[in-house]
Amino acid sequence: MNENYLNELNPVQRSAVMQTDGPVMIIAGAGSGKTRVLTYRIAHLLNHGVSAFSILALTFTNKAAREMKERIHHIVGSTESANLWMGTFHSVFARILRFEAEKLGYPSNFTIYDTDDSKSLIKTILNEMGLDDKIYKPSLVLNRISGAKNNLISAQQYLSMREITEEDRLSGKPKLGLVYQAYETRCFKASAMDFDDLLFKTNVLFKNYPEVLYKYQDKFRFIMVDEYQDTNFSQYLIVKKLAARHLNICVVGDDAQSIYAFRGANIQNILNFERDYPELKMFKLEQNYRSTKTIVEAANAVISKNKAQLRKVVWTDNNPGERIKVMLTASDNEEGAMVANQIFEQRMQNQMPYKDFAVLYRTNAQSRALEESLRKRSIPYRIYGGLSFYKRKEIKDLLAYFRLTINPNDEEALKRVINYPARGIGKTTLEKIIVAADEKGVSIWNLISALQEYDVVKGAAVRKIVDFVNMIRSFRHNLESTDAFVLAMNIAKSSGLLKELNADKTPEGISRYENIQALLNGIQEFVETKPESEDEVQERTLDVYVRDIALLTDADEDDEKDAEKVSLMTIHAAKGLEFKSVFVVGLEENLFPSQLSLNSVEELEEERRLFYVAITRAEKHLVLSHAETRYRWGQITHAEPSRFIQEIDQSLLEYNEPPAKKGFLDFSDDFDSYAGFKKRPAASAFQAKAEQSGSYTRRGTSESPATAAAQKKEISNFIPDNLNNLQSGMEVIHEKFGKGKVLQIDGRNSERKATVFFQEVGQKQLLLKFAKLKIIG
DNA sequence: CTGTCCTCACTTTTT
DNA sequence: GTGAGGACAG
Repeated sequence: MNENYLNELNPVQRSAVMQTDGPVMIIAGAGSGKTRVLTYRIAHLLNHGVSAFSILALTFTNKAAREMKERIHHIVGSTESANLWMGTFHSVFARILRFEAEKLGYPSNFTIYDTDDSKSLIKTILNEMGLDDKIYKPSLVLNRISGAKNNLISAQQYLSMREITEEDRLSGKPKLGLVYQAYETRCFKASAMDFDDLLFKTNVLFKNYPEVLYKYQDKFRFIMVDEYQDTNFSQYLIVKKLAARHLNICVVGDDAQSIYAFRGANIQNILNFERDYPELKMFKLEQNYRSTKTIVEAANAVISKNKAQLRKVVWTDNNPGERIKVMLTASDNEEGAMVANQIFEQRMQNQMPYKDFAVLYRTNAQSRALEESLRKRSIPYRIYGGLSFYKRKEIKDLLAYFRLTINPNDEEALKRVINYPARGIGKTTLEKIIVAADEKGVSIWNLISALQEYDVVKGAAVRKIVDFVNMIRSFRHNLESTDAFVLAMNIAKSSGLLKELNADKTPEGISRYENIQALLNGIQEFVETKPESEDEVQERTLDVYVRDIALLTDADEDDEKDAEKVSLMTIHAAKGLEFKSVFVVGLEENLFPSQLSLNSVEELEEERRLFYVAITRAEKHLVLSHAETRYRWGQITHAEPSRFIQEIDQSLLEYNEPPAKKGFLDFSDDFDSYAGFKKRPAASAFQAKAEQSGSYTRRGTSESPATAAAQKKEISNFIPDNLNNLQSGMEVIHEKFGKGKVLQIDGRNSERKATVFFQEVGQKQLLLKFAKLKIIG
């Protein structure tokens, strides 16, 4: 047997790979070859005669699973890897739930509600219960329900738990438990499960049907869980139960990279693991192969500020590399320009392809300014996350028709399309139907497909509803006999959706039409490909295609054609990835760390771990940037540098100059001034180069960016008295730009800005609250 | 019942 | 700056 692959591992990695029996915990620092260990471990099992069907590997994304399968396939050189049970918790247990659905009273083709569906259903329920959705904010209600489910608290239990109901009463939402109960009932009636149900119901299944649990315990002789630090209680319990028979359970995680506590992940699970399996073997992967010494040291310094952590020492043999650059820009737009400029330069200097670059941010909303700047410089990029393809309105509309065809009880799908394209079934009619269905205890579909029996709708609407029902019925009739593509195309046409979209010739309308085409093409592709594994369903029907689409995310898409692009994503989405050059942008108080995290130490520590994850994505080059002003909720806001920057040892950093030279609203295409850096406190080669090129001028004062920002803040909320009377035509003098003439005044109060033509530097826009203008005539 | 215009709330992070 | 939802007119 060829076991050469074992030589590619360091001693600890090798021991972890070869320790296949019994409980194993692998604490894997960032960049320590965790994925390598996991894949080799599975390959090792396969090489030793273990059947792929008896290995369960739970990963964090579908993409990670797919990549791992490929690598395993490469090592073992057989197609056996396709038979591994490998995927996210959600997709693996959705699959099991479909097998066992009838035990829970669900059909096997149940719908998976995504977050939008859930919220929409909650809104409907609030409406029916006469509750104010300003108090019972749907997203909040859903969070609460989700939290309950992740801790395995059913609606019934929720209502009977004193503490919880008391909590809700105190927060002014005493009916929350009832909403949860109604939500659960409605999901069941719609034959739908939400994301949390996939885990919750799996637990119910295993608890109420010991023989089913036994079956899967027997099947999965070897279980592996990646990113264990991000599992919640519900997931923890599933794993614990499944592993109870063979005890061959291996979890891999890094407490320093736990960033999903907000959705119920529990670092406690790592500690529980030690408690549950006292005889466990523990391996610590501490050598970092990914990043330069500088980056590793910076990351260690940051994470050491956290109180809650497991002891481990991440170290590296790699070169020190260059210092981490800290960039201050005047605005978010300039930050984008700086990033674009830096990418351009680094690429030229180091011969790096675009795919080596990533720009990471805290919130999706930050991507806009970055996109614009990259576009201006013609730098190709790809955005991960944000509005995924499957979340676009037109795609959701067509998918809703598919969903309704497969499962007509799907209430959310029905509400979405019953009057789209418009067919004269209005709001009043729909509301009547929904209320009546709820009263009679039947699904909406049951009611409208037997409309004569229920006397709720009169007049012209009856005919229209009957037509709609007949249309859906005709789709259903072809569900099993027709392949997915033919049926999908038929639905797109007969529903009128294609026609509706085609009629819209605006650029957005054309794009929507193209998206529909893309979806249909995807379905055709699906029909033409053979299923990979032996126990996968063989039919290529629409039912199979739509099955787990709610579980797909952007990150799961194949991106061969996107190979030569810069990646833009949230830090959360960057988890598990690595890039030669990384930009972490928006390092400002109230943004990163988020202002919502400042209430508790726990949340702040999670933000810090998030920063740790961001830093450790970088192999060679790392730039941290922050801006003095930033557009947020449509307004310019002032920003101070993030505390996280100060937590890095200053000797590892290299600062650029504060942006003193330019006006705050000057987004000119002159990128040159960003090329220069100044190291602090000592001079560097970088500085010499910058000074040579004369690309920046030193300010008279030697204040740090932080104090400069603080001073700015003091004056940020009012406009100096002498400028209140500023009018167009006046002559002014500016400390940097010299003499100029006011052309125009816009905005009001603190947002007032002047367009000024300066003799020396041309036209500039200046915010009056910042610009120190003197009126001279 | 449909379409348009206006207001307002929104920004964590994701399966 | 944006998207969803409400008010109002046709």
